[in-house]
Amino acid sequence: MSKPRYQTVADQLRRDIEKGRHQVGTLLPTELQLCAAYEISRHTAREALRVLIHDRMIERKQGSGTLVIANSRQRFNHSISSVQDLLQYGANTRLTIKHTEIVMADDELAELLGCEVGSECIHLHGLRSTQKGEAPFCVSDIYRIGSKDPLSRRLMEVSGAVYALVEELEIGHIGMVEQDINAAPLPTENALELGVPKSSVCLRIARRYFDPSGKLIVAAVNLHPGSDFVYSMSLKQSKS
Amino acid sequence: MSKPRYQTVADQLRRDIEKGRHQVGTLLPTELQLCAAYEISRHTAREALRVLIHDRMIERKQGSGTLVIANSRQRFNHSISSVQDLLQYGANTRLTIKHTEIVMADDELAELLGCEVGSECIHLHGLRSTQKGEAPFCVSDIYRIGSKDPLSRRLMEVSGAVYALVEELEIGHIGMVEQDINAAPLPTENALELGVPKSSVCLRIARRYFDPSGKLIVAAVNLHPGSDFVYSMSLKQSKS
DNA sequence: AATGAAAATATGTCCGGACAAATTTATCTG
DNA sequence: CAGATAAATTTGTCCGGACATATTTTCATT
Repeated sequence: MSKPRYQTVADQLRRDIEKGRHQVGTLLPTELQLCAAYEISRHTAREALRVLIHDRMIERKQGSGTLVIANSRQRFNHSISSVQDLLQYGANTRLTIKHTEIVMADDELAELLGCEVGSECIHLHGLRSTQKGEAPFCVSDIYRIGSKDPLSRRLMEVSGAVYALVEELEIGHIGMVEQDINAAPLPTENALELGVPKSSVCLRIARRYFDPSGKLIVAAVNLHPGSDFVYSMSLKQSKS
Repeated sequence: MSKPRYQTVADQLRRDIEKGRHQVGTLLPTELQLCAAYEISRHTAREALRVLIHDRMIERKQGSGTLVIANSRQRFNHSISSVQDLLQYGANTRLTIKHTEIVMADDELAELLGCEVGSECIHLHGLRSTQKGEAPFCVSDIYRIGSKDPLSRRLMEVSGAVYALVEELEIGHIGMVEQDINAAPLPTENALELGVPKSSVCLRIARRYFDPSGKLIVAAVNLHPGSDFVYSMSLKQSKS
């Protein structure tokens, strides 16, 4: 029922890193200091640190110490997997919401959101760029069932915001991400928005974000003109 | 200098699994049995098993035991990451080589292989299906610099083979996989091969396989008709 | 001040033991 | 035989200690 002690310590350390009490690039307290601080054995301290290693928040080096290499925000981008990392457009892309509306789900949207056709949904339409002010490389549409619940209201409010939605929403409690990738013709209106030829093909990435209980939070569809953007990912196998 | 003992035990267990002495789907010896067999403490046995967990070769469950979930061959498909896993068409797709030829690298191919334009390369062209005999869902082109070295000769020989190239080549020593994903129009001849409409867009995945020293082994380009095939991946975040 | 050896520090490996928690197996009961 | 209960099994958590190995710091020497 109750959490293991090493997990409690790991959670606390994670919070400390998130809150900036341990900055990226600095060293965490040593094992023995953790033992004293939390009144645990060295083995338990090591287990706790192992959790953070697995989350790619720290790196350890014999004789040197325990280095903080990421905080939670970066973790959202990096720790699912190195592929997901890159599929999420790198850590530093910007989403500019162009308009927000309430829509009734058609067939396609109903399938994406897993709801009834005709359900009331909110729809955010935006453009994504690598940096604030730079030319957008991707059209991004975000959908959510319902318009009256608190999260939907907050989503409607960020209309026009120039920073990543993820940042605004602080959705650190995501449990699962489902992702479909396929190719599609780029709709004319989106081609005009992005300034690419009308008949371009595009890479379509549809993502569904679920909370830990399995309930869908939002769905997002991103369209990338195929010839102009390439997803590149490098994976290194663990050497035996 | 010398390997830690848990590493030695992990290596031995890995070999046992690879050689089939411990089949996938069966249980590994219990911790206490490993302690007795290798004359190690339980802690060391657990460390050894942790290595194999990290390699995704085993899964452990309290009260139940240690299940073998993959051998080395499957590891090539599964252990890079769960996304890569799915991007590699699952574990059980079949590649049928339709023809083999020696070509001179044009601009595009030279970039893909990182070689000079005009270099002599081998080119295998094939179709990929989920099972032997089933309708193909993807066009697959494999390239390699040079035609006279042993690996190229072997590659030429598998022409017409109906099993996965990876299986034939036993390339278990891959160090890195680079992967580009974009969208492209599907060439007419490929559309005819796959029996899809001529003007279909397609998902293009170009992969480069390197050996541990960083030398490129082969490059592969796969084209998927966009409307007919969807890459779907589910990722579960580690719960905090 | 620069060098090099020694000491201190920090993580890595390995052992022993004990109890907890989850699962499976055996046993008892109706 | 079916179902509940108890026992055995197996992994998980946690403690204590010891020494090894890599790195950093200190300090004496030149």
